[in-house]
Order: sequence, then structure tokens, then C-alpha cells
Amino acid sequence: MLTKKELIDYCRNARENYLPHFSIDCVVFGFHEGIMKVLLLQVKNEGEWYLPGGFMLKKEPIENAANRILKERTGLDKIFLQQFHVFGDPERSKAHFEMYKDMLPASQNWFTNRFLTIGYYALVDFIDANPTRDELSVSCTWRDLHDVPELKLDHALILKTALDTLRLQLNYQPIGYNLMPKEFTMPELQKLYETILDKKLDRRNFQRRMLGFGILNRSEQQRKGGAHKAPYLYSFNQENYQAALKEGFKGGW
Amino acid sequence: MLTKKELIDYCRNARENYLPHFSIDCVVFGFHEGIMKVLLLQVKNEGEWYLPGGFMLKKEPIENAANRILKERTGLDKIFLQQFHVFGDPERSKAHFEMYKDMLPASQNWFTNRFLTIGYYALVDFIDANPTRDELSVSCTWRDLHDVPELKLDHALILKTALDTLRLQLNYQPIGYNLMPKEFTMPELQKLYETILDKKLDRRNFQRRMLGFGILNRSEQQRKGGAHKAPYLYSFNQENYQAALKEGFKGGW
DNA sequence: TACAATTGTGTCATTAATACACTTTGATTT
DNA sequence: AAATCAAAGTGTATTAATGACACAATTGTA
Repeated sequence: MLTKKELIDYCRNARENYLPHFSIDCVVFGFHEGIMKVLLLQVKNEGEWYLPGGFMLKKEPIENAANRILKERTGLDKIFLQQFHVFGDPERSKAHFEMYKDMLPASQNWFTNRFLTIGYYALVDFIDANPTRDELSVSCTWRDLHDVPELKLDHALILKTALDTLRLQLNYQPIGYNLMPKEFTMPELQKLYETILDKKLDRRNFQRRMLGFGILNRSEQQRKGGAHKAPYLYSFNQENYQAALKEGFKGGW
Repeated sequence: MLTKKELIDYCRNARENYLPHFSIDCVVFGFHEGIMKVLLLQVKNEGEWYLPGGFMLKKEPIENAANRILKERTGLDKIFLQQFHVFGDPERSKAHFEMYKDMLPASQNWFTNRFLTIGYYALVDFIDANPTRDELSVSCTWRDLHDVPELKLDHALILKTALDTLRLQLNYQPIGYNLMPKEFTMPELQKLYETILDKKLDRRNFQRRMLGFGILNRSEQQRKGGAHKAPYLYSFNQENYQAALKEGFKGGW
């Protein structure tokens, strides 16, 4: 919770620079070696958690704002980022900013505004990220997806919707480009899918299907050094990958 | 184009009632007997066309606003309505409201605001609808999807995105509930799909697949009176239909 | 040198999708 | 009343995709 002075400064700055009534919330999914986490921030003095988010500069494209917010929290740039829904329940933020209600008159109080939030989800390799808290939080950390604490506002709904959308997306979009190292093995890629879907897949059928998409190049080299049979290395075929991102995989009608 | 007096009234009313910077645009697809149209309005004195849209009351849920706008333009209620994207290019409305720039100071001029628009698409039977113009338009009419005039703002992009989303949706969502009469024949339903996809489908394979979804009940009766063999009548199985709307049809992983 | 663990590859059975062909029916024509 | 036409019902052979499963190959370790 902010002090009155902090609140005044925060609100003045916000009113000057940001488009009112809009916020952006990012569900940042972090992957690495079969682990899936989500980036969360913890509110100062309260212990509650929330999704990384922020506001849009008055003349900033939405996409840029989402990228900027993501860069501020993770240091990462040019990552997979996708708008998936707008959450606009008029009461969505009311209860959570009650405490600021009497500190400032409503006309100056940024937090008593109604906010609609545009949900984005991002996929990153959490090894590359450098989680950085914002001015309202005490910490910014990766949390295991199976161990997500209570979230404030409607952020639990936002997270769930993002996950549902991501899983649906797997059916007609390639993923993995900046989640995997340049070269990776098929079992490694499979682990990514299993992690997102939270279920085991058959090794052989996975390989067949994945190769069928035509977005992988197999290197002549193999990954030596493991304790067992050396797996082949693959990389994404950029041309086909980008094409598939646009066109989507086959599908239905 | 509005006169100065009209502009002043319009802006005063808007500022009092609506949430600034937000608009909603609806792509209303109208179907009937194998014809697919889209609802468009024509600007007063200009001839340009645009999608039905409007603003959100200060405390109104987004969904309600979209429904309200749709009801105002079509008289229809409780129809399939789905949010699909937010369009937020900071310059998206600039050029189109140039003419109002000098009529009113920016602080009072609703149109010089930056607007982000939330795109919804709706599916209706255009026989049921009663197209009604809004105060900025001279007419509100159904236009054949193959004969869409030049649209103002980014409405051509919005329309295209809606259509792409709808076609994708067909793969994992049932549609047709308020587009078909209570009872309909399989060829009639097929025509709906063909119209949306803009391509011919095989009669026999369509039937097999559609029945496989399990959302249809076949009536004992047949539709007599046609010039040829009497087709069976089907209706949607509400329980399964609603379930499929929520769960989606099977699909991939 | 045998072993354990992991990867590569293949096959069979089942299901889904595609491409067709023939029969049935009911009004219309002769 | 019989023949005809056009639309609808139903079926089948072929191909492709998916799911379930088995075995051989490789590599470091015991």
C-alpha cells in the first residue's frame, strides 16, 4: 500500500502520461527444461500477488505497450506475445483499491477509475529473463504453474483464460521458437508440449506428428555427452515456421 | 458530417455518459437461406460506410454494451456475440475526424480523443433483424459480403479479422443456433457452412461429420411440399450444443 | 563386458477424411 | 397412370491420420 505522498505522485505521473481506463496485463509463461512457470509480482506490505502489467502511453500502440511492460519486467525483447482477451467487468478493480478511496478526491485518483485490461500472453525461456519488480511491488518472481498463490483482482481468471487459449493455440500454431535453444532434441521439444498441456505424450507419435508439420530441420550432429544414446539435434526451419505462424496448420474444413 | 451545434451536443452527451477512449465495433454477419451479408451504416453527407458501433456507458460491462449496440441496430437480443480483438493503432481515427478538429477545443471534442475499439462479431438471421440507423448515419443496411463498399477507419481490417476468426471457430465450435429455424434440413445447414467458408462441401461427408458432433436431433417428420424427395428435419440438441460451445469439439493434442 | 537408460525406427489396428455411386422419393410432366 | 427429374438418403472403397505398442541401436557406467 502506498503512502499518501506516494499515491499523489503516482497518480500525477499516471494522469500525465497514460491513457486513462486502460491497463495491460501480461501472463508471462516461462519455460526451461520441462518446467513451466508464470511471472508474478507481490504487492508491497500486503503479500498479495498479481500479474505483470501496466498502462499505455497516450500515443503508444497497444502492442508496443505490452512489449515495453514485458521488457521492464524481464529485460526481454522480441518475444512471442499475443493479445487474447479484454477483461472489463466494471467492478473488477473496485474492491482492491478501496483503501485509496479517501486519500484523494476521485477526480485525481487514478485508482478509482474504472479500468479495462487487455490481456496478453507471452512465452519466454525463464533462463534468459531478469525479473524486475515494479514500483508497487516488493518482488517479481517465477512461480511454478502448479503452485500459483491467490491472485488479486481478476488475475486468476486472466491466467486461466491465457492458459486455455495457449493450449488451443497448440493445435494450429507452431510454438517453441524462443523457448528452445537454437538446437534441441526431439525429447526436449516434447517436454515443452507436455509441460504446456500438463500430460504425457507418446514419444513416437509426437515425433511423427511434429515432423509432419515440416517446421524442423534435423542436423547431422547428435548431442554427445549424455549418459545414453545420443539424440539428433533439430532446429526450427525459419521460413516454414514463420509461414505456419501466419497460415496455421491445416485444420478442419 | 455534423454541424457545429450537433457536434457540441453530441460531444456533451458522450462525455457525460460514456467511458472515454473506448469504442465497440460489431461485425454483424447476417445469414438466410445460403446468403451471407454484413450490416453496414452509411455516414451522413459523405457516402462512406462503417460498421455498427458505439460506446460503453461508464459503468456498463463490455458484453452488455455490445449487446445494447446490437439491439439498437437490429432489434435483436440474445444472439451469438463474441469478442475477438482490440484494435488500437494510435492513428486509427485521426484522419477521419480531421474535419471536427477546429470546431471545438480538443478538451471538449470527443472525436479528437484516441479510441481503442473492441471488436465483436455476431451471427444473426437477417430476416429477424430490423436494421436501424444511428444518429451519424443516413442508412443501415445489409450488404452482401462479396460486395462490401470501401469502409472508413480500420473497419476493413476489423471485418477481415472477424471473418478469419469465425472461419477458424468453425473447427471447434458449433454454430447455427439462432441462424437456422427451429427445424431445418441437413442441406440447409450445409449451406450455412458453405456460405461462411465460401466453398462447396461434399454432401455426404458433411452429414457424417455433422452427425458425429452429436449436437443434432433428427425428427421423425420430413419436410413435405418441396418439388423432390422430402428431407428429414433436424433440430439442435440444446444440451449437447451448449456443452460443445463451452468445451469445443475434440481437437488435436 | 554386461547393464541400464534413452533414443531411433517400424508396424499394426483403429479412426477419420476423401472421393465417389447407387437407390429412394415425391412432385411434375406426359 | 407411367415416366421423368431433381433432390435427398445411404453406402463403400481408398487414403490419411492417430493411437498403441515392440524392438533394435547407442552410450556411459557398473
